[in-house]
Amino acid sequence: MEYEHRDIEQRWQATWEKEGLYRSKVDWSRPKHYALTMLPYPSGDLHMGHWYAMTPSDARARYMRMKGYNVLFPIGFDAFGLPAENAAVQRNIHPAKWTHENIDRMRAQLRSMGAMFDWEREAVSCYPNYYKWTEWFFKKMFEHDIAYRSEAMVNWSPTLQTVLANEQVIDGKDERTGQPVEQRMMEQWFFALTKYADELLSFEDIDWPEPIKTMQINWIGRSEGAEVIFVTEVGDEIVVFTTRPDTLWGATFMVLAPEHPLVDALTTDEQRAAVDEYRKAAAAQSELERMEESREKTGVFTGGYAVNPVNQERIPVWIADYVLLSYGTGAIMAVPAHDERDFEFARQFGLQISPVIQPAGRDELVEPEMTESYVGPGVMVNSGPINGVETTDAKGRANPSVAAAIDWLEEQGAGREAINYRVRDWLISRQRYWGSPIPMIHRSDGGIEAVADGDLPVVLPEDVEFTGRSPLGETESFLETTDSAGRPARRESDTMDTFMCSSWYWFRYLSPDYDEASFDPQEAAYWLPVDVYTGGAEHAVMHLLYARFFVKAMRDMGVFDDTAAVMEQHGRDPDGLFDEPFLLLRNQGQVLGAERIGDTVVIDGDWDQGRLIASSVRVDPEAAPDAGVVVGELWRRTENLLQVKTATELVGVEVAPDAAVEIPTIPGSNDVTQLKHHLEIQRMSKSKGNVVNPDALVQEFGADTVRTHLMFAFEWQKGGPWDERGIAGSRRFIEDVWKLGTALYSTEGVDQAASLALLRTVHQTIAKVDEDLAEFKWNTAVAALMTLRNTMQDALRVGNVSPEAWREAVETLFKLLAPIAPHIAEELWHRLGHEESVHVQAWPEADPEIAAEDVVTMVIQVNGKVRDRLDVPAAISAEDAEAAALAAEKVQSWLKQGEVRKVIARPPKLVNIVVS
RNA sequence: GCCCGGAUGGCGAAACCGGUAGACGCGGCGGACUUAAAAUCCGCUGUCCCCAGGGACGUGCAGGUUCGAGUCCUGCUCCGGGCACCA
Repeated sequence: MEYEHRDIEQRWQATWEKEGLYRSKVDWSRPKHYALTMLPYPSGDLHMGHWYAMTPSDARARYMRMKGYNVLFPIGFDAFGLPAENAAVQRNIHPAKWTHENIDRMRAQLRSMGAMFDWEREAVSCYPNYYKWTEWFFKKMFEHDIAYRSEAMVNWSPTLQTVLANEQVIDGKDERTGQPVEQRMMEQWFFALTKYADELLSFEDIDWPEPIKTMQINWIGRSEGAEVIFVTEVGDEIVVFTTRPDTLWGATFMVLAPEHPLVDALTTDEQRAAVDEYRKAAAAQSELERMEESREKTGVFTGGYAVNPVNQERIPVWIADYVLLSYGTGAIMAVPAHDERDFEFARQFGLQISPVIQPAGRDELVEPEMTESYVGPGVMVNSGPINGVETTDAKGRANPSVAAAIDWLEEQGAGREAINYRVRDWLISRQRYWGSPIPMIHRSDGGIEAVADGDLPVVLPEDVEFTGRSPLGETESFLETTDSAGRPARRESDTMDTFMCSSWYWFRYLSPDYDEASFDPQEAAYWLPVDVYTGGAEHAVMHLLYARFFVKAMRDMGVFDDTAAVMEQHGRDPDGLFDEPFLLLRNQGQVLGAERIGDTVVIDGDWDQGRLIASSVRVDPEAAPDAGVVVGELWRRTENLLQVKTATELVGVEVAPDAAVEIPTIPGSNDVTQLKHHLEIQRMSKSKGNVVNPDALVQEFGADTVRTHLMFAFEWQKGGPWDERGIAGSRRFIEDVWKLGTALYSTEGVDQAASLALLRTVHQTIAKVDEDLAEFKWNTAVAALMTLRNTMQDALRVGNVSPEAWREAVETLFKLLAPIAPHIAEELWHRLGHEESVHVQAWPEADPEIAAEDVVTMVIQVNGKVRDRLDVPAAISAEDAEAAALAAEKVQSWLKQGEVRKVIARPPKLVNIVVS
């Protein structure tokens, strides 16, 4: 009987749908499990990344279901965003139409996965019944002073014609298009994310990957120190944040950001021209240009002075672009003796350097001899009240000198302990069309008010023109409105960052049609919080940070109060359940395209029968075309064979054993194997156009095979380049399962031992697969199933196990395979005569007694080296093991080499005999 | 510069608490079947030495702890990622 994946998969998908197998309902009598996979953006087609992310999530959800949990595994679409608007501009398709068409196509593709999505809970963020609540959340935030409007320096993307959040700008470029952004002063809507900075730093009750936690911690960037007030000679106060208040006595000048508001007042007439010029130059530079510049310090003296509050010294105030307005207070006290940047600046402009730390175990610092700042530990000197206090490498109050300085400053009223964060409030306005409108009204008297609840949602007007700029600001019929008092007013024309929509979508899944609130407390009380969340790590400081912030804000705004009440009715303690959205997070890696171009290599050597025998291989990206016998791109390497693509042909090169290999980026002696790394580095670069289309693979091999292969071929958290040859092995496995499931099993003389041996493997496999699926180790789970396949094939060939044992093996195989390859498991399960779905069966339990080996291979080592192996009973005693080892034939000659000093017996696996 | 993660065959990868390194698969080689090829089946496949029995070496590098180290400790190298004139 042939395995026809197309027929089987389509048939079962239709049946499951018809029977509502994956509908999930609240059932307080059963334990719940909310499994969530990151919702896709409807970009047009499902790609390999979606499959790689979602099919293991689905397998995990199915596994949990078979383990007895009532599982919710929903899906939806993050449907607002720029690509839809770009399509409108480029191809004259309305964003709504483009989006809906893509969603339709992707729904079909998602169904082809055979995932247990509960489609009745689907939520789509661009539907009015969804974004009504996105707007409602904004309004709620506004009422609670979490949303506010403010003028600030923001990132403006000329390419996208909108502002962007800090999280969406990487190295001065927009993270999606890679185009540079500019800094502009603009009035925009913000969410007060920084209010939650400290709480966001704690990951105490959640199980998240270390790298994600670190990224969020880095991004939030908490620094402990003090705020110190300096007074200028014209009487203004300059507030400075410093992590080293202990070095205040060494502060010999101040530096303000060029844009700092006090610069004007400070600047003297003599310096005004120079200051204005510097400020103009700084303003003209983009963030990107500032970063690309060499780190040579530039700056201008304002002519003004301030007083150092600790010693009343008069110190000059400069401006320089190494001080950023966006960090801290935009002003610093400069301590050149103990800060690298300040030191450089002082040397550049001949400013005073006053050491205040006596380095531990070193000579006294003498200013003219210093060639660099001293940042190590020591003892405070020339520092008045804190003289003699020890200073260490510790941060904040943990450093005795810092603690002493803070105490003294607070006593004197010259400063106070302070904490500064790198993270900024979340800028959520976007000057774009295809997003959720901001439900605010600008009154004619200059005030701002929210749209009344009854008028939500503010619906996006459909009949607008797309030119590349947001049409909302030019659509009078949209803008014209009245305020709550009935006076003429204007609507806010900006829309919200689409990350806003995805910051609460898993709540909407609970009740996508619910009309009275953003979610139904009856559903939420049962399902919340999300137990397992899976998706890409690229969202570390965007979606995953925003989502945490959002839930904490929702909690504080009382959004969960009704839910908590329902929980209590059912005897569930709501305490702490609304602090974090996702209890456990796992990230998959990325599947990369296979094709890539390697670096240029220069090869010298001699030709031998059409092949070049290389005497030297050198990696040199800038080599001239005639630099060697062969010069070209490194294309492939297998052992010492290279393929090099020159301008005209693909040349085979054999690298001689004594050939010189030179790879500039890898110092020391190189060899051929290191060229491998070189190829991989190239491969990892984000090159376009190497997309593997999952639809074609599903057509050819079937969803079950694609699912299995994606789970088997990579370490899931790591990912890697796609190798199309490997999938054959997974297909073979699926076909072998088919053959095992459809084979006519006949016995020729049942062998009790063979039956027990088969069942032993079966139960070992249960234990292994169970453990691996629990821990997201798909590849070893599949490997264990393949091992079971091998054992069963042998048993089938010999035909000597009992029909009962065979039946148990086959049924167990199908159940264990069901989460991974749901269609074939279901088909074969039914062919065994079962009426009920395999997916509602109880997960098999491993019987440790059946799984236990009775005979074990015991390793016998002499001085730690394996010298013999013996088959021994698993229950062997230490004495017997030792005796057997000493008597083992192959160890005798080794024992003669000295006296037996010691025998370490670890029965039944190992005995080590120490001889000397 | 600071902070995370990593490095194991030709390739993707396994390895519980320190106890047989390389499970499982891909690829390769040899064989069977076939007119032939594909598919399928069987065997071999870390490197080196050896007629064989067997031996030596081997988890990025250098040390250390231990009867025993891929695993623990110290110091490095390289790769990937995050943050970065961050005060």
